Amino acid sequence: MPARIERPVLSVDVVLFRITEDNNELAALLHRRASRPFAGAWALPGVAVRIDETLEAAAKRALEEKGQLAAAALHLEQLATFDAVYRDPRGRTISVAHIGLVPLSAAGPRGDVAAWRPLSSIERGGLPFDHGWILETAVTRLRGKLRYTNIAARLLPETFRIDELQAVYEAVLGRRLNRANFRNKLLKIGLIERAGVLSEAVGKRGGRPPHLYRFTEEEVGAQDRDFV
Amino acid sequence: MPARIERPVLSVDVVLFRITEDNNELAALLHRRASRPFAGAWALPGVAVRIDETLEAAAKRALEEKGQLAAAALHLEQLATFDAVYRDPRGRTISVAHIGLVPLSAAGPRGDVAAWRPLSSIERGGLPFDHGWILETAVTRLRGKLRYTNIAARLLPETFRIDELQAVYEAVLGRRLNRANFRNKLLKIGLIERAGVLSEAVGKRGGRPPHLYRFTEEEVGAQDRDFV
DNA sequence: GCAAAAGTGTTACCACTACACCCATGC
DNA sequence: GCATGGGTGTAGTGGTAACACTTTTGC
Repeated sequence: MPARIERPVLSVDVVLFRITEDNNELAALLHRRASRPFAGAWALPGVAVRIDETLEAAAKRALEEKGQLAAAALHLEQLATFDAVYRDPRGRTISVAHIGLVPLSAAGPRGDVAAWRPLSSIERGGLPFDHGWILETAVTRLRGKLRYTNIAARLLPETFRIDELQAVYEAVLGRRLNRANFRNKLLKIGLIERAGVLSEAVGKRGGRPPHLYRFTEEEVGAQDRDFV
Repeated sequence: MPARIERPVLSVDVVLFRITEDNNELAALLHRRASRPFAGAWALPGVAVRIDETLEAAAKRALEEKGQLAAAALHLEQLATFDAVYRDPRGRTISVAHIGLVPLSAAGPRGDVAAWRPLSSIERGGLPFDHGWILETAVTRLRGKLRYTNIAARLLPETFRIDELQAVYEAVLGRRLNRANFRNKLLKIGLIERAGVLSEAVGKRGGRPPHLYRFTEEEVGAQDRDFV
């Protein structure tokens, strides 16, 4: 056995995204820190990785323990690993940041130690550690992947109206899209397809009843070209 | 002080790429492992991260200690973090893989414990640990970034002939490109510019002497659109 | 002049944009 | 009918791909 050498601690942090129901903005899950350092501050959920768990398992544990929500089924992917030497005042900690996505329909966090916060309301500089930078990196990545993958599927229920889908794209990209071209392109390249049925008399807002659509591919990332 | 808990060890592995001079293929640096496990096998250079060094510093150390070459100035970027629980038989080790690029002109590895190996000659399944998978991921990432960044600059000297640049693109992408359209597009979008002087009587191969070109942007990643 | 390689121009095609128009429903 | 929102078609524009052509050198 070699002598034990002091090594960095490895942790995971998760940026969990959702679309706000009302104003169609992007929101992230923050939790209120219970202990030092930065006790009381709102931060990204994170935990130290155990010796026998994968990063994805650790990320889901962070969401359950710190984010107070059931994380079993949600979409998680690696973002990047943050390694600044002094990013954690407790000692050397390297963090593998993850992006998570939950559909509108999913249940929110229990209690009040965790909450959805619209991105516009989050002061990046006010987040502890390097979490402001992690959040910024996550938004940039999500925005990029929206343009060439079907990742938006993970922010919506199984079937959806096409205007909901467009709202997701507009919320993430932060700009308006042309309604006609949006639907034409996504249908032509086969990213989405009709789910067959017309939406029944639920949530009528007047006007012609919309079709329902679904994403054609099950897996995220099979695509290769620009959608928007 | 809390009780010490058994945690994963954190390491870095580096996929260092170069273009082969002769046949214009992509090559990676492998080193011959000196100790168990997999003693004698060719593997990616990697080291365990020290408590006071960044990942990039660890990656450069890996290239110097295992790859036997001076790594101070080269281009390094993070690829992804590999976390399979049994990827290392010695015990739980999570590895942050990096991609490195060196220009054609750079010095090769010293000695014979490290060598450039053309990708076509590397049997992915023959690499130890999950290095075959890491290598595959690295090639895919490099191929992707070539299409929307100026990362090719890191595989070439400061100034270069345009046919050299096209050879780099073809080597990485693994397909032939149209000569006329290649030059027209890269010049029109301003990715490269003339370096002013004609190449003097060096390496004449007959025909009209070529201009020299350079990349316009210094930083990698400032670009946003498809080049090829 | 001829060969060879660099560099330029031309044309057809396709994708994207903007916008007008049609369709189906509630009232 | 009229308002409302879903759904479709079209013309203009600009980028891409294929390829022919011109330019500049060595011999």
